Amino acid sequence: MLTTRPRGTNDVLPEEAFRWQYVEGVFRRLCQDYGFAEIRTPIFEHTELFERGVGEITDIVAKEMYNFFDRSNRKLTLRPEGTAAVVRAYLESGLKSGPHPVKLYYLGPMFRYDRPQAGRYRQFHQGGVEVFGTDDPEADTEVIALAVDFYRRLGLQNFELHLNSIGCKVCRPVLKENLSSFFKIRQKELCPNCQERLEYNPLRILDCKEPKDQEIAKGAPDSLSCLCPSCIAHFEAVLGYLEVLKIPYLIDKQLVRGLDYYTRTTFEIMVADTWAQSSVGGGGRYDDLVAALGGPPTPSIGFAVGLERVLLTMNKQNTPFPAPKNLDVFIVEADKEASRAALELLFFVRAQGLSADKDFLGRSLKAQMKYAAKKKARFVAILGKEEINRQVVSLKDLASGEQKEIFPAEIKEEIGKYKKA
RNA sequence: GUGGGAGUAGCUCAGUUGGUUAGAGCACCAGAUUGUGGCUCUGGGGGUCGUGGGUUCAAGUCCCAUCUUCCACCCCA
Repeated sequence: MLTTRPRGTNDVLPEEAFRWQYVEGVFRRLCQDYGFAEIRTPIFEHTELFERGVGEITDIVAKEMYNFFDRSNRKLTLRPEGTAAVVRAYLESGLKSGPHPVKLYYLGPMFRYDRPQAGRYRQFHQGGVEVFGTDDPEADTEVIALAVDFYRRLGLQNFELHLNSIGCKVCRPVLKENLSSFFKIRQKELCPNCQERLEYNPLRILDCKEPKDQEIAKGAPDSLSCLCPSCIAHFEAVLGYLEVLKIPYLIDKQLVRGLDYYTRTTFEIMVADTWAQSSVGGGGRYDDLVAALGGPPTPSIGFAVGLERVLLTMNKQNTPFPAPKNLDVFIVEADKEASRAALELLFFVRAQGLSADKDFLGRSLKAQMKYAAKKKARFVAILGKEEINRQVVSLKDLASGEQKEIFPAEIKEEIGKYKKA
């Protein structure tokens, strides 16, 4: 093989592409229904944006970014996530001066240099939403409800909404301080990874999967107990609204999330019984990120869904997809004399809004019929000397096998009967 | 970055203790007398056995390296 695709990337072949279109369509429709407008940002950005936005000590920045220099020696990075770029665009454009809150959604490829495995690829796709300019708990609920609605609309089974609050810049330092003093006592018992985590982000020890560390962490001060009064009020308000909307949730004190910019509400949607990557989407509030990137203080919240993981889960759960739209009619030329008329007929029916195709290999009538059936055409319109002499076409319904002669002008009406049914 | 499984036709795989021109099913193409698909039958095309080295008279088969893939860890979508 002369070329193969780069590691961790995938070709989406026609059969699968149909499923992608469906899932993307559901996501777009959902966002529109919730009052979000699409934003499209570049696929690469200045490296610094992610270093400062996502956080230098995160794994994403430390070891997973696709960095490169362009011909003018600019340091650039293929985007590893969506939020930083959307914040950048929001600040760079007039959006920041427009009516608030600003509600945006995006859909597209992201890149992380990771070892590929089930549900994890170097080029993967996310759909996401961001709400800028409000710290109202209703905005949190809005974003969480949108996330849950997405999985519901797709018909996903057994997903759980995990919720936590990790505090704001007032109470998070308190939590971090409490956690590090708690873990320092038993520092030597922690796994090597967590001993490092203790240095830069003790929060992460909470979701370590080492059984020993989990045992130790059981008695740790949890994030909720350290929240300041306003963060408690915020969190309780979010929970209250979720109850109003009858959205079931699980409070998950272990839920920390890997990106540095999160504050207060964090949430993740998990699907049980799939594979190691049970998270199909997640998000949270990031009240300090806009300011950290040079903008005015702008409380904000967002969410992102991993489309590969959703598709994988749907396939695993045998979630029904709508039937692909097949070809309405396939034009068959019964003999060479009919070729000009067949070509005219092909474009005539297309102009009437029907999907239509014909053979381009000069094959026998029989082979054309076979090809039409394989292409899953619903009807076949046969045109030969006999039809041309009488100014008609033979229209055959491939599902029932019935065939009748009609005038070309009647094709649309004839096929329309079936389309309605 | 770490660990384990796997790479033979487009797909799923077989290939005996190394031994002639590497097979099957499905898929693809064509035919089964006059202008008609799905079923059946017949025939055909298609493989540098992932790639590169090595051992041997001889390698799909043994050894090494490398790439890719699958699964897990770290982490995340």
